[in-house]
Amino acid sequence: MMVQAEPLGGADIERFAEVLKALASPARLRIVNILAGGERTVTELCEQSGLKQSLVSQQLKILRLNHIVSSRKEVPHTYYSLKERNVIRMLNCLSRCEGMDSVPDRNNAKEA
Amino acid sequence: MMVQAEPLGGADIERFAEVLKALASPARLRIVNILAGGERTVTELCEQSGLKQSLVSQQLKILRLNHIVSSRKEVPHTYYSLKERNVIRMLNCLSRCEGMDSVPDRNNAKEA
DNA sequence: ATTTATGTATTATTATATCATAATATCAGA
DNA sequence: TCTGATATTATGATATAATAATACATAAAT
Repeated sequence: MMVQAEPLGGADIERFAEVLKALASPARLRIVNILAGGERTVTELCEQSGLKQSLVSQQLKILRLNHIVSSRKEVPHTYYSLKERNVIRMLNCLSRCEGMDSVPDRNNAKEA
Repeated sequence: MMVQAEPLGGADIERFAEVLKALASPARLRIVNILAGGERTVTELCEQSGLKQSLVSQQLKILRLNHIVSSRKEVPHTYYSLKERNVIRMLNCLSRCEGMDSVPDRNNAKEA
């Protein structure tokens, strides 16, 4: 894959930051990770993530507003699924980065 | 590229979220975007980004702690550069996603 | 040798946003 | 009406963002 000079050159950086922010939470990443395995109901997401129902719904809303997931209502359930496979690819890409292993030390600014 | 089922299956989700969060800010994205064009001094980053020096330094620290950029001191400047090209690839990947165009409407939860 | 200027980093501060929990609302079906 | 599934709202604790002010280090000028 070609690495561009300024990947966000013309893009709307604010929008970009919003999408990244929508993914940048352990709770939402957990949900996305589960949804990568296929469609799930809210209840299933709660069970498999260990997160509370209320929190899951809130996070799903954020993911929905950012077009990361889509929902389909089939009473009595709402099924959620990933809307954008590129998100998965992006996460795969990031997971291949170095430095993904060590946690930043908030008290040590000296490292390169 | 193969799309995995659970891309973050074994990964440290907390760490993942931290890296994403480190990127998920307009200021830091701007900086990363400029650095994608090559090494820059703090002053250059200030000029090219339009951000204040103090803010740039703060954001660079965050990027540094998350191993996204590295620095090299050559008096009287500190040169910063991207440490991890995969980050660029990741952003390219995300930029190809649909839904990157429309801004989420915080008052409308109804959309799919 | 002291001062001055330059480049960068740090700290303090305030406004705003986010996180997680709890409580409550909605809504369709039994 | 009662229940199950999901969504919304309220709330308090914590985190983040941006600005301003200041500190620090080195080099040049005096």
